[in-house]
Amino acid sequence: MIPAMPPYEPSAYPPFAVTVDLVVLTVRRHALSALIVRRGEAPFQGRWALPGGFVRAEEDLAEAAARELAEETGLHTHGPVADDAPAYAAHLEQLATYGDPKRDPRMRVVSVAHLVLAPDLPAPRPGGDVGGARWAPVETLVGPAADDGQEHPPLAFDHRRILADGVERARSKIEYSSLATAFCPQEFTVGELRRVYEAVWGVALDPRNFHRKVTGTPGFLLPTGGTTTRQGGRPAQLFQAGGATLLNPPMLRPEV
Amino acid sequence: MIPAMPPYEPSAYPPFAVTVDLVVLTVRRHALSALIVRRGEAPFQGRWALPGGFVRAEEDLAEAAARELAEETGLHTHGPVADDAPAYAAHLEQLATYGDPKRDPRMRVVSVAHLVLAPDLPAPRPGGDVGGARWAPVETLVGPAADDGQEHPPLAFDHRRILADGVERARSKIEYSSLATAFCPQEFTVGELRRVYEAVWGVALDPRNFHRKVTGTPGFLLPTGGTTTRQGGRPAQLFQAGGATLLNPPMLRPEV
DNA sequence: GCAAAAGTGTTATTTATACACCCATGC
DNA sequence: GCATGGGTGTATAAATAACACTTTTGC
Repeated sequence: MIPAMPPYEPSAYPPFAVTVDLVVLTVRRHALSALIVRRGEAPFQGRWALPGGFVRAEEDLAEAAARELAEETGLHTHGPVADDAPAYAAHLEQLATYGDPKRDPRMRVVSVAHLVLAPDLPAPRPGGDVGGARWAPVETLVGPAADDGQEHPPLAFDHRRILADGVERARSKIEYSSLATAFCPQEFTVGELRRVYEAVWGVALDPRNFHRKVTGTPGFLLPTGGTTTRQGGRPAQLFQAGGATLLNPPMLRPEV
Repeated sequence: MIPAMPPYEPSAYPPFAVTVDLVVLTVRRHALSALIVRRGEAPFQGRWALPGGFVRAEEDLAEAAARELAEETGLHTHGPVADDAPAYAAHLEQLATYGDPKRDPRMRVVSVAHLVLAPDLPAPRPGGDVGGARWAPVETLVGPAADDGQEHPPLAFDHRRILADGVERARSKIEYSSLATAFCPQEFTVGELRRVYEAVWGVALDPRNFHRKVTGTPGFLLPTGGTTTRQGGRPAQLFQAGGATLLNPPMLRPEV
């Protein structure tokens, strides 16, 4: 990019650093879990945080998010970004931007948070400069139990708030979209999909009505022809995500 | 803010400028309309654009958005920001962030777009350095008719895309929240609220079923006791927005 | 009286809910 | 056989959609 025009008056634009932070969610052992990494450097050295990093000079925001995701987990994405989806592909979307002047003690940093929904993975593959990575059930990080500090000390920066916003987005978005399938392997059963909803919402759903609902929504599920007994019991049909992204009518989340 | 810690390694964080852009929507003469301003300086000098400006050094993002809104329109906000609501108060929320490396020809600018929903105002009050401001029906800016350039030349930067995202957000959000009342004056009738839905969605709604629905949703509307005949016909009860923000069950947008 | 907008009643249709019940496998 | 999860049927309740009809104003 050649600046053909004179640059802006410098006093008009205080310099910011821009980062991307990632809320990476999956369902593990019936619990909605988030990926956290241990910080290797100040500030908040040694504390758990969301994965993320600085946006590079010539990089789009979604690009930066996908790069950080790949660097820190080995995950690739479909969704708004690329479509060279390999074995494990995850959904990525922008979540929100956090810019409190004091959110980073060192300098003015604006963080563009992204939400990633991923299937249950073999194991987190920490890479680069992070000192460790793990999946933690979100209740231990944002719920009331997160305050007693039993499982984890509070997340660095404003990451608890960002995580809470990401969890809320995921919980509401699976109501009216087919995004819950992003938590499933490529082929899955109706029961497995139901257990995703139950884990994300923290409720119990009627298996019979759920089955009718999802199989009756056009474009939601595509039968692959195969069956499996990996959950025990009678063999279940295997499905993959159909093309539809919006569910109409939506899945109804039971009242509290 | 005193940097007690040594600053980050400069090579790690390329400097960005951060701006806020505003999608300010209202309903005027049965049409969903957006506020646009004429740019007084390069780049895109003389072209129409969304109102906005640089975020200051010690300013939060929502704060910057509220400031720009007040500067360029005289509007104040309730919602996530302050609550010193004067005569005309508008709803403000963050929309999304746009950071394509080439979106501004001069330098790397990340824009945090905000969505503002305002009641029909007396007149736009352009202030500061803008060369003019007006309300334009959104179809003339983002619809298929926007391409023939009859009404307006294309908006500056990526503002057409930002506006389209804001319109889409408003259209879907009035389905499941009470936000449509932000388009109404403080006191309004059921018919006026229905015409807001009709304008935003571009559909016709059954006045009888609409009336039952909104008056039957607890917390949506609060009767003020007064009546008005300003729309003609039989006097209509006046309401103000009730406390509820989420509508359950939602308003149903008729299929295309 | 007449037009216009507000508001109520009624009915058919669709959708959600809560179950009873049968099916096909592993052990 | 029996436990386990998969899947179908059905009755009831609730929400939606369509529209006839009455009410209260301005002119």
